[in-house]
Amino acid sequence: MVQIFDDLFLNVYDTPMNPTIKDIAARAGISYATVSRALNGKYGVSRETREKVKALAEEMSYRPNAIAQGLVNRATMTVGLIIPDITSPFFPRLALGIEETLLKAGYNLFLCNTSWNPERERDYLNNLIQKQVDGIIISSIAHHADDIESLIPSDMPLVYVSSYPEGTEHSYVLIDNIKGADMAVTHLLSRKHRRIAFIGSEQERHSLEDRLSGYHKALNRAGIEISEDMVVLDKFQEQSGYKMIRNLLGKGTIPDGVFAENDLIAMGVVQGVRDSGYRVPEDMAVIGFDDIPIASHPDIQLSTIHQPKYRIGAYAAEILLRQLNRDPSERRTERMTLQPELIVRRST
Amino acid sequence: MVQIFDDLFLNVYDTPMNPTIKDIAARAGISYATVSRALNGKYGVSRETREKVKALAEEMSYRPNAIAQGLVNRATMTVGLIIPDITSPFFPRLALGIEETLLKAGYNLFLCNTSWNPERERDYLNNLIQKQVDGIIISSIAHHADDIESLIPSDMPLVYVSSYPEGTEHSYVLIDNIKGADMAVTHLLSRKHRRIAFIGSEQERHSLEDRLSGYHKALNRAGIEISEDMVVLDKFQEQSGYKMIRNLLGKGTIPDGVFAENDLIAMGVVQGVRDSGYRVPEDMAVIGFDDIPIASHPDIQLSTIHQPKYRIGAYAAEILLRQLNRDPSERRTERMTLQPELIVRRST
DNA sequence: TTGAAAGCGCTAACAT
DNA sequence: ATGTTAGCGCTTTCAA
Repeated sequence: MVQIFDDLFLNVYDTPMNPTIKDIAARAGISYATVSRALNGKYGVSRETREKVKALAEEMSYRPNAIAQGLVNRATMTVGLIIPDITSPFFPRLALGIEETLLKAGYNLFLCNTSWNPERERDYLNNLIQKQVDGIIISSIAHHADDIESLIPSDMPLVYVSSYPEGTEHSYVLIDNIKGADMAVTHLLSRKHRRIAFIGSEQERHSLEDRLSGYHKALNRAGIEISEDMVVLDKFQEQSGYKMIRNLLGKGTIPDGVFAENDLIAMGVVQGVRDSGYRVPEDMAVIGFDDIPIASHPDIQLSTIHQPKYRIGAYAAEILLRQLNRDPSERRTERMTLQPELIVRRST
Repeated sequence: MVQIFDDLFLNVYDTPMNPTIKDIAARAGISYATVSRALNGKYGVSRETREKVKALAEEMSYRPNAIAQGLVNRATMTVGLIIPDITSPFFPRLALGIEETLLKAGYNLFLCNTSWNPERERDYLNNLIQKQVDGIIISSIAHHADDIESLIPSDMPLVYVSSYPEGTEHSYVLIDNIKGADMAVTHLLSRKHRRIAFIGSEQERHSLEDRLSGYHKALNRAGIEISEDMVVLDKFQEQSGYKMIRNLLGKGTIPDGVFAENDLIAMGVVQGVRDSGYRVPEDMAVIGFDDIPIASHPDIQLSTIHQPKYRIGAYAAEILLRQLNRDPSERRTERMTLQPELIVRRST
């Protein structure tokens, strides 16, 4: 009776919109455990059954519920990536290297953008953990390891990329910032500039500190005394180089060379210098850091320190994949420091 | 005995690394159902119990397993976003508008980058569905709606952003490409240019088609016959504008104005024109589309059609949120076409 | 106010 | 080769 009644509204073999293995099992007339085995290529299923199940799955356009799989497998095949700025010319290239490397290994990426907001960094971290990602790659803006690692379960694979917090025991991949800065400033010195300013953001990242110490190192080596008013750090992002150099020049501090923390700031500096009536590079040479794509544009031609962004990301992903494939007990910290490259263009 | 033995190694009330509601319940001496109720602010829990549970959860740094919640709630509070190019100056700004809007509403973003690869677009789509996202926003490179909508369950909220495939019934948000192109070409005409070329990629996106028809429209209105060799479409991305204009000029086709599909191509065109010995804008005016940040740089000064990228993203997210809040039956298609804005700079 | 129990979709151990 | 069952962590009836 019930059977007949049901048939009035719904074909017994009708395909639900989002079929589960139970629906397939019902149509195949077998148990749903067998369907699971057949679909996952496990042993102990006859060729005949396996093919029938696969055909049915195809026909019903079955897609496994990854959330349910994640719950039982205790693995989501998903990695979280946290970066400070998705609109910058720098981080998305890191992200691309990471994404493509993970994709090849069958992992997916949860990409999170904090817009340089430490609170959002913490929120996203919590979120990724709740979402049960298998590992995390982060270009953190936290200063101390504790700031963020206290949020992260100790068995969660974690790799820092492009910067890392003070005191961490975890893996990281980044450029040799000290050496890069040293190269930049040494290049300025080789061009006979002596009064060299450092202009940077006020993000207290390790990368900034290192670039500053590379700056000091190069000047020390040349026996040049460092004057504190030659170091300008400000909160602004992006076009801030303009304001900072204008400010500096306005105060009567006239450098003959500027090393900027990154290319975006350097481009602002170049404009500020020009708008103040000086010539680049004749009166003031300017060098940046990163080698973003626009730096090589014929009308920009910014000298800079090159970072292999895609590769940095790819390496970070490879390290994470290695952690993912190991038992928690035998995971080792892996740290890579890549060599920077001096690119001389028209601004120096 | 067993109790005592256990105590040698593990306090009975020890906190596991990733505690569950059961662990909290054990320590509180209540059932885990009550813990769930307490934590989720449901009615029917005494103030006392609720506070005890919350304190315990805090102390044990409990974080709900979102995967398990997703399974039972049939909602993941996660939205998928698919864009073709994460390294472009355009899409990340869309993504930012989307991300921040969704974040305010408590949703998370799964950001996927296809690198203009249709196969990866399909793969990611399948993936997002398996991951049980609650909705999808996509800047699709598919030409026909069927190409991708056949993959998507019909009850899945879907919003196209910045481009949409032929024949879709779904919502979208984009700039008025026809009008924008019309404005660009009309601007060129107002500068007394008559031989106006169109240079674009070969991505068969609706946005390209519309920009082409805007180009035709403006020329028709001016009574100018369109010569097919003035329309150049090529496969290359980014710096391709350079090759395309050099090719065109090499064949002896000398336009006096160029409308490029986007700013990146336009910048390549400007270089190509200059390297061929012509002046911009005197011999050849060039206008782009998008108004990417670098277009306004003092050394670039590219005329273009402005798109409010962040807002386009934000609107798309708002539409999706509205769908998410409605029953499937009462979801209506919402389509927004934003007005473009002509930005005249030095290249025209 | 609280507990017991079912079930979300799936995998895997244990039976048969 | 296949079926039965437990259980992943959680929410939500239904009882008490």
